[in-house]
Amino acid sequence: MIIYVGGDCLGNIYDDNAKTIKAISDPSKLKIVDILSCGEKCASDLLEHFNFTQPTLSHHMKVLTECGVVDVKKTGLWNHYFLNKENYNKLVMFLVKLMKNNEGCICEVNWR
Amino acid sequence: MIIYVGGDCLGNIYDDNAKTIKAISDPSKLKIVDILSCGEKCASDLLEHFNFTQPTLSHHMKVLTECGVVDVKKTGLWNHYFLNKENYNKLVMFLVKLMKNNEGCICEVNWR
DNA sequence: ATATTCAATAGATGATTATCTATGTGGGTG
DNA sequence: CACCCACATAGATAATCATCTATTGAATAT
Repeated sequence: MIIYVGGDCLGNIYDDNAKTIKAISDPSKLKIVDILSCGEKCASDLLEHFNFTQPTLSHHMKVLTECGVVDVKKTGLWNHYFLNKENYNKLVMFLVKLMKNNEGCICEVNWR
Repeated sequence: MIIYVGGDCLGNIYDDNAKTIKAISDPSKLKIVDILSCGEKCASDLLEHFNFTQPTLSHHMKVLTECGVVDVKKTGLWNHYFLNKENYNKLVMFLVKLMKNNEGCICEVNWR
């Protein structure tokens, strides 16, 4: 649907979602999401599935948590990561709505 | 679902989809998709909605067409762009499947 | 044919990204 | 207390990306 109609007041809808989409737009982060789809994992477990180093994973997880796709529980030494399915679904719903040729503007639709 | 299980033979599933996701991972390209959701537009019409220059739009459209999200009909001087809804839906379905905690591997599921 | 119009290409630049090595921090354990 | 262990941070680098100006190419109109 046309979201941009309605002026710049809502321009950051594009920005916000672009940030999240960018966060998952490389193969490694897609794989992280894929692994987490089966349940919580700590960083060390995640790292076993990749060829990159621990700081690189740390960086990826920071990006994924900052955009809200992944959450973390810190218990003692371990970080337990898991998908934030609500936010992930919001992203998917954004993409679905974006393509739908609805009439009207985002202002008039119940949006997120 | 865990897609990576099954070995490197399918590793490019991440790569292919990451490429498409990256293609739409900036605000301008999301807005282009949004505009095209209401129907075909030629490049000049699209350009009116943005502050960047014609070569920049040309570059964006190249990226969007190369990844299959947008198609183009060239008639005379004009390029008429429109969403490739089938490919767009494939992308959305990929994201949906990625999150679902199905058992099994991509090899055993009817995939694209 | 010459000018006009729409789009693509070339080449440059600044910003962002993915990755590394090296080091720091802070919670457990012996 | 001294040492591991899991993770974060700092700083560097090479690659990619979004954007620009300038130019070229190609189809149409006069």
